[in-house]
Amino acid sequence: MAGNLSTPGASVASRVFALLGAFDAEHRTLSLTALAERAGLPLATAHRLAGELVGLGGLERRGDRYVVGRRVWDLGLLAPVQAELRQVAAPFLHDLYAATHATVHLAERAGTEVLYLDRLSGRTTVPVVSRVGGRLPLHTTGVGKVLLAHAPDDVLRTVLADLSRVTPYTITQPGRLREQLRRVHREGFAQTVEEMSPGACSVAVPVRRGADGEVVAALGLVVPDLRRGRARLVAALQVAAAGIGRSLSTE
Amino acid sequence: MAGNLSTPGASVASRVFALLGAFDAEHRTLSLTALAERAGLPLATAHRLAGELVGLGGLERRGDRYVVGRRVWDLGLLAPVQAELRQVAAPFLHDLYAATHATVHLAERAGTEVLYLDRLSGRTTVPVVSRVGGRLPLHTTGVGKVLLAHAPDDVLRTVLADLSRVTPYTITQPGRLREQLRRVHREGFAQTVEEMSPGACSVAVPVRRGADGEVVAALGLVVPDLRRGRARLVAALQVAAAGIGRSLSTE
DNA sequence: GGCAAAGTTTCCGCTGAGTGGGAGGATCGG
DNA sequence: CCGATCCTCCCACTCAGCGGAAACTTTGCC
Repeated sequence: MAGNLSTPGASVASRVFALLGAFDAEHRTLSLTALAERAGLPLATAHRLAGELVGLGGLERRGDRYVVGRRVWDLGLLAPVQAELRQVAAPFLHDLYAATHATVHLAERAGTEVLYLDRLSGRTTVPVVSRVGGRLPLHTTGVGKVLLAHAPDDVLRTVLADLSRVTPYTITQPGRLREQLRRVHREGFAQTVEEMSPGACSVAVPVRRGADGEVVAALGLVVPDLRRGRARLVAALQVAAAGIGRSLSTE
Repeated sequence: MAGNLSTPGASVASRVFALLGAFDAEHRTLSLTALAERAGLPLATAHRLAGELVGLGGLERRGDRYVVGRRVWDLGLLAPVQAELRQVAAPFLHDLYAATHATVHLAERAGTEVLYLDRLSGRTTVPVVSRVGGRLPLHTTGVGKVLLAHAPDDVLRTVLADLSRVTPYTITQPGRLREQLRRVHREGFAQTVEEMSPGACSVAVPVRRGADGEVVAALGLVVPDLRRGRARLVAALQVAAAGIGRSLSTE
C-alpha cells in the first residue's frame, strides 16, 4: 500500500488514515498482521496505534479481527458528499423504484471512476456489485457511460487508454465505446448489456442542474433484461432526472 | 468539549478525532477558530493538524471553513453498523414507504438514545428531525419508546430520571411514561403525538430476531396525524417487522 | 481613508510522545 | 513435543509534533 509509512517523516495522522485505509469493500475485517501489512506499518506500530484507535472508536475489535469503528460511520455521515443532490433525489429514487422495481442508482464521476452516491435495491433483483460509496469503472456501467459522455476530454482519453475487461461483453475497443458515447449524446441515455456483471443490464440518463444544464450526476436502473420495456424505463428515468435537476439550487 | 487535549499526554490520534468530533449535525462547517475551540486545541495546533487532515482527505476546505472530508465518508460506509440488519430491512422499508408514503425509520438503541440506522422520507412529509446516524432521546420518539420498553432496567431508570422536554406534548412524568411502556408490551406498538416535533406523530413496532425473539431494532412511521388509519399503519409495520425478523440470521 | 478587532497563517526552539526492533506469550496443528 | 504463526509488551533513542508569539489578512466601523 503506497509508500512505506514506517519511514520517519510520516505524521501520525497519516498513519491513522493508513490504518483505516487498509479496509475496503473486500476487506471489511482484518487481523492485526493483515492490517499492519496493508497499512505498510511495522507490526508493533500497527498494534499500538490500532489499540489507540479502538479506544477512540475509530476501530472496533471483534475477537481478534479489526473492523472500522462506529465513530467513523457517525463522522462520515456528516461529510457533505453531494448532500443537496442526495436529499433532493431521494424521493425521485423511491418513485423510480416503485415504478420499475429495478435497482436504482444515483452516481457522480470521481476522476476516472463512477462513485455511487445512493442506491435502492429491492428484494428480487439481479445481483449488483455496486455499493453506496463504492467506485466502478466508467466504461462498464450505465451511469458510467453517461458520466463519461459528459466528461472533459482528458478524462475520456485516460479511460479509453485502458478499457479493462470485466465480463465477456465488456466493451474494450475504444472505437466502439466512442461510438456509444456519441449515441448517448444523440439519444439522451446510455445502456449496458452484461458488460459489468453477467445477467445484469442497465440504462441511465444524465441529471442536469436546472439553472445551467450542467451534468452533475447520472441516474440509472439495473434490470435482468432490456429487450422489452426499455423505452418505458428510459422515460421514467428522464422524468425523474428532470425533476431532480429542477429542484437543485444553483451552486 | 471534554478535557483539554492540549495538555501533553494526549496522543495525536486523539487530537485527530477531537478535530473531527468538533463537527455535528448542527455544525457541519466550522471556521478554524470554531474548530480549535470545539476540539479543545490551541489555534496553532488545530491549524497545522487541520491542514494535514485536508491533505489526507479527512477534512475539506471550502473557502475558509472546514467540513468533514470525503475520505471519512468512504471509510465510514465500510463500518459494519448493523450491516446485515440494514441490508435485510431495506426492501421492507421500501414496501412500507410505498404502502403508506410516511417517513420510515429503522433504529436501534445506543445507550440511552435512539440511533437511526436508516430512513426513507418522501416528498410530502412532515418535517422530521431524525437523520441516519443521528441520535434522539428514547422517550420522545416512537421507535425510542419501543426500544425503551425492551431495554434493561438500568437504562430505563437512567432515562426516567431525566425526561427532558422537547415540545409541550413531550411526556416528562415518569409515571405516565411507565404506563405507556406497559402498553407497548401489551399492544405491541408505541406511538407519539407531537412529543418530538410539532405536527408530527409516530407509530413504531419492535423488530424481533426470528431465532430467539430478541428485540434487535425498532421500525417506525412518522405521519402528520394518527387519528385515522392508525390500525392500518400498525398492521403494515408488523408485517414488515416480522419479515425482517424472519430474514435475520442467528448471530 | 484610517484604525481596531477578529480571524488566519507562519515561525521556531524545546521536549516528550511516538517509534519499532526484539523478546516473550499464546495458540494451533501435525 | 516442536515449529509456525500471530499477538502483546518493553524500553531507550530521537525527531515529529507542539504551541506561544508575532506577522499577516480580512472585515467592519467611524
